[in-house]
Amino acid sequence: MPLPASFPELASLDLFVSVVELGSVSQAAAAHGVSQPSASSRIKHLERQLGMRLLDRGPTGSLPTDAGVVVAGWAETILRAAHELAAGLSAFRAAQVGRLRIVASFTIAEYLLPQWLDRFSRDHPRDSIALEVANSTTVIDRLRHGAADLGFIETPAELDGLDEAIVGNDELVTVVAPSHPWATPRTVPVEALAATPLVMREAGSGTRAALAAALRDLGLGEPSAVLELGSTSAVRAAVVHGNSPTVISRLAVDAEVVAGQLVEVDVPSLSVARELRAVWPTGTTLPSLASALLDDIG
Amino acid sequence: MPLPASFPELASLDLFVSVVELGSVSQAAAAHGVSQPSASSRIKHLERQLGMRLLDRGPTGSLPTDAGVVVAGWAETILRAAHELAAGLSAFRAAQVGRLRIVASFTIAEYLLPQWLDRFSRDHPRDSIALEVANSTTVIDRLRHGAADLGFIETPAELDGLDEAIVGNDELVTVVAPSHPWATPRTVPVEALAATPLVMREAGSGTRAALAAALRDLGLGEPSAVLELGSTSAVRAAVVHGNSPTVISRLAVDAEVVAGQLVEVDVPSLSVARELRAVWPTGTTLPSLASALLDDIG
DNA sequence: GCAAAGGCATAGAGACATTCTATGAGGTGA
DNA sequence: TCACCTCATAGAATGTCTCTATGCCTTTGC
Repeated sequence: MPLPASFPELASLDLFVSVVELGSVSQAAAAHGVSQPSASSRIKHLERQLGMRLLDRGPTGSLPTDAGVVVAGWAETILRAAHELAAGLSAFRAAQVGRLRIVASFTIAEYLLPQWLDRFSRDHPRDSIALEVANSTTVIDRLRHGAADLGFIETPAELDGLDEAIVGNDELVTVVAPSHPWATPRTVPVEALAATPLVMREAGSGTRAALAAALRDLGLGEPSAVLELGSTSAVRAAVVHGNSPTVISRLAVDAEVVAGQLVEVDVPSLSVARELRAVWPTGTTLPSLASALLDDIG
Repeated sequence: MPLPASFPELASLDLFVSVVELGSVSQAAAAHGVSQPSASSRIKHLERQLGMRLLDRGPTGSLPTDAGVVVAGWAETILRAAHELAAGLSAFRAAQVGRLRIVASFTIAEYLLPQWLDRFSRDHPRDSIALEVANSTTVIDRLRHGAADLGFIETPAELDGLDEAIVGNDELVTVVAPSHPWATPRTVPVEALAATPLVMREAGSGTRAALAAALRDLGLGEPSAVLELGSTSAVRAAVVHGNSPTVISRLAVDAEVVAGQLVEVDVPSLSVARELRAVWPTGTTLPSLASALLDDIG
């Protein structure tokens, strides 16, 4: 579902929030490196777009109206997410010059690293981080070959020659759309789950392998797929708008569950928990930046 | 802290996410109502801005690269927040034609209503909602005079003639910047808190009144202000970048605390909890849309 | 009182970006 | 092999956004 065509630009919201924080259009303009008239006109444009006055302008500065305060609050949520993307990107881009080379699995890179890096980059503004995203096998491979300093994985694997530290937890949960029959009892026997075709990632994904292993341990067969999709987003969207369950990382659907777009279904006796761990080569002293990052996370 | 100057536009991220979801640039272009070359050029521009290839283009469509999958995940977080703003705005704007008139206090309108409304508008796409933001007294006043159908407040008040339902909880918490002396023990006696000048909202705000009442109950004096600011955002920013504590709604600082920008400090024997409640006029049947919204929330 | 300083709005010109239509090239499937 | 779908390119027109220069207003300090 695309955003409305007249949705305000990120830059305008950013500018407006700065006006609210700094108390004047001029100062906000300076903070953003644009001229005062330009800022003034952009704020006016924003007010026209939203159809409401956001600022009370006076000779001593500008204060937000009631509506302005509320809109600024909403805008800050967007900007917070934007800063996380920027933090992740700068790590991505620093691939060549990074002083701390991180390699992380998809789930961690998508849902946890941006927050960690955003925070870390505030504490260490001069240090660049390089980020590579890969599957667990590749993560371990990179560390063993000295191509990365610090790795993050979510699967327990053979870790010869690597030290590790647990930095969080994740588990697979079963979710359905609110209209799905399972949504009302909010519980379903594992046999029924195993017998129901699911929306899934393609074969080979870690999530799918973990589910298959758990079902096998219970003496049940392979899960079958009603739909195989190549990205977590796609799976999520298919479950929200469709009529099939999926089994997916809790991290990936937390926001949707809180917002009520998805319902988590309890499946007694099916438990697929994974510890999220940082790993690094044994023997080498962990670079000081890496220690600092781990301290930050913990 | 403004966003980097070259940060991608919201519209481009939106378009890119659509490409990932729909599997082709052409289809995404159609979904956004622009021509295919325009979409193609915007995606290319996005790739140049980010300095990485996001899509593998082929004659059968386009699939995201590894980097593309990760960036799409980050972008979705931003877009989710943007949709919430859009939902709040459309309620704001519908002031004249709304079929369900809501009046809510600041905190609830800022931090909870957008999620509720975003979800509600998906379930009831044809129904418009009007939203007014006001303090608790005004909320009650509007309901008594029939100027609104449903209200949300966070203070227990005299509610003669109004029915109510509890829809959530909030409490005041004490927070400081990570560099503040209180951040390390993470606890401070209430006497020390009462004796320390705080960053505060202006006199008259509900938060400030609740804190003053709690301290009075403990036989302590009025809290003093090192800085008085007119919006929650401003208070938050002052605490993050300054050296003074504040006592503030947990809802308002949850994201900062999780991200490590702020540290929550335990203050034994100081507890200021508030129930968030929906209120509506007694006797009148609650409009069906209002019931539906309350069901959604619960 | 009066000047100085800071704040915001307006006007006009110029640079820049973005859009569209039309077209071409490449691969897939019937 | 033909029809269809994919995406990329070219060129022109449109529009938007920026900047500098200026004016008016209020508050502050002498």
